[in-house]
Amino acid sequence: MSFFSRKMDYALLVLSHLHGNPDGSSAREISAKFSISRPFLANIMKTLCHHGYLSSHRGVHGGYVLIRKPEDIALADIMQSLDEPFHLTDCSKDIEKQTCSARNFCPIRTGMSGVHDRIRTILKDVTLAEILDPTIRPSISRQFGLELVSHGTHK
Amino acid sequence: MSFFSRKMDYALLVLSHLHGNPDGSSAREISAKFSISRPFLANIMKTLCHHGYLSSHRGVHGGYVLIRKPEDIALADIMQSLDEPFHLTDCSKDIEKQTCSARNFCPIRTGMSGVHDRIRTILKDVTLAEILDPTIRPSISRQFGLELVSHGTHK
DNA sequence: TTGAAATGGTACTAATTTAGTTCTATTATT
DNA sequence: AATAATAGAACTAAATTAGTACCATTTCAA
Ligand code: FES
Ligand code: FES
Repeated sequence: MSFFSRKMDYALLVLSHLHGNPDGSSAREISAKFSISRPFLANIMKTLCHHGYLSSHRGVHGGYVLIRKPEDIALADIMQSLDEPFHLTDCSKDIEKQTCSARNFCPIRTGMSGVHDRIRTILKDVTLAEILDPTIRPSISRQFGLELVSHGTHK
Repeated sequence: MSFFSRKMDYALLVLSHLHGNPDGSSAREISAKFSISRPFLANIMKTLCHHGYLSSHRGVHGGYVLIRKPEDIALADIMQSLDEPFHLTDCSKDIEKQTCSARNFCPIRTGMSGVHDRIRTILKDVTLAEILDPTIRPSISRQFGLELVSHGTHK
């Protein structure tokens, strides 16, 4: 399975398309452009609207408009709105409920938590703005609260 | 769904346990210790053996022994052996096959590829050794081929 | 005022993947 | 000979994801 669900992927296409069309667009248009099932995409757009990414307008010339700034939309946000918050393992859910049978002697608990944080940092840091224009990358220097100096091998 | 499958999670427990038991251990012991279904765990251990992580010994006092160094086992390796290689979206598989209908005008293709690389870098960089002892972290400075200087907020 | 095109909301079904089981064979020890 | 282990393959069940369907409501325009 993929890391991002199709809903997630389609949502990014929707948000990208709407960013390029400030006057808005309908589910019909977007599903046609990207060859995505219309009812499925419509459901996703309902959800995005519900979570405050889009405003909607009904009727013959209705549709959706992007109302949040791309730089304020992190991948982690979309993920949480559409599917569920990111977590590394089943156990990381269990740990909060303290039901994991291994929790008191788990040899990988701390280490995994570090990996979890590193991936989550990326998801919280990368925004729609960066997806649309990867040359921006405001994120990398914030990623660990560290200063970065290029070595030159990094083109 | 979780980022790591249960197979992946259990495999890490197995590898960790075997690292702490250089004389080896059986599926029965490990399944009992962590309260994991024995036949399921046995399948996972067969796979790990098959992929060269473990050596096996049949018979009454048989079992498995870890034969690869923890610092040579990256998360990405285990993932590939047990499930499939990491990929961000369904589309990233399609792109290789060039079947994605949006591939020629996709607004997120380049940006997503960047995110893909950043996550994959973590998975290739974090090893079992780091999972077992998170204070090691040889990885972070290699992560982007960059020099890192702490700001002080990073404890 | 009627019809078409849009969203709103909910429930349902189908497809796929993951998780787990079962069975039989083989090997090694006691 | 009995027992405890791995080897390998096939199978089943549970859960998740992907996608449909239905009906209601709103808006616009002919
Ligand atoms: S597997 Fe649950 S705490 Fe580690
Ligand atoms: S969704 Fe396939 S190339 Fe972007």
